[in-house]
Amino acid sequence: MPDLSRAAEDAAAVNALRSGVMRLSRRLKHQRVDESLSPAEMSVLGTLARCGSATPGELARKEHVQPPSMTRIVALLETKGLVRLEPHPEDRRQKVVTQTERAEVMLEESRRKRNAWLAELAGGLDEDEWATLRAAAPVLEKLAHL
Amino acid sequence: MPDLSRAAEDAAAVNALRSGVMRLSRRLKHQRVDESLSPAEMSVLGTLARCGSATPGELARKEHVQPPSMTRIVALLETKGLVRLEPHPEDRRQKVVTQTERAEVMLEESRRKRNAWLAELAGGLDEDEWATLRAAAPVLEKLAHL
DNA sequence: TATTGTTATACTCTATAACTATA
DNA sequence: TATAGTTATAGAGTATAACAATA
Repeated sequence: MPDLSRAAEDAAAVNALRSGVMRLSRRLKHQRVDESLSPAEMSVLGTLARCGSATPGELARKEHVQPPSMTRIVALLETKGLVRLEPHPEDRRQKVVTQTERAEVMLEESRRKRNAWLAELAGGLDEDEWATLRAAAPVLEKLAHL
Repeated sequence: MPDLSRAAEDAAAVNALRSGVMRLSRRLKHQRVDESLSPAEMSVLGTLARCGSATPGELARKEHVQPPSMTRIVALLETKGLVRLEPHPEDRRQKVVTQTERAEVMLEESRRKRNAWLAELAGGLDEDEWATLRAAAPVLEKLAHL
């Protein structure tokens, strides 16, 4: 638990954090490496790559979107042949969403492009700044999940 | 300039960064402390608090949005009495956007609420993680501006 | 009766294109 | 002719509410 007696410092930090996250997310939306996939779709594929497979409800909770939104996202991914929907073995209300092999190939390809884009953007950072950001990336993910 | 021979590490970091930024931005949109202000409006007020005043065009460039979007954002802020629009002293095509006193009061109030929200969320982080995030906040902002 | 997922609908935010006024 | 800002319009993404099927 952070020491919140340093309220002023924390307030400045959270200000910068919020502002930076919002602005960066806006740029990420537009400078995305794969034109055919929205950030939300990309994020779901990333989650599936980590988890293996999940139900739409689980995905909605993990991605912090409402179930109807996840229905739409999963449907789009299925149309593009990137996920497969199968009946749940124990509960016939639920479905199981699984990543296809095509998604794995696409993610690998996308990873290469992303590095190129990152290299260009990170060219404006010095080594220390980049190290700071690399250390913060997993914490940011954790924070987003809390 | 980062050493990009560590491509695999960098790829993992940017993955986590992108994913974390997108998810966190989605949560920030909904868990915002002031219900009457969108994240974009909030961000513009933050910029104005730092810069003093600016023209709509300058704000659009700084926030990485197109001019028509900034027109709308500024109009909403004016409706809420948070900014004032004045004619530019030298160029009659331009306008000058200035923060009102009401905005300053609101920002101060908002800062308190934000701390409360942050304290709750940050409760799930340990001291090191929080320190990492605090160090990364300004770098994130810089990255968003590059 | 509660829960999972879907359908129907509306809202918010942003962008592009076309326009006005000024430089 | 170029630039600052606005208006009109369209598109993407998400949410809420109502509904169907299953537990």
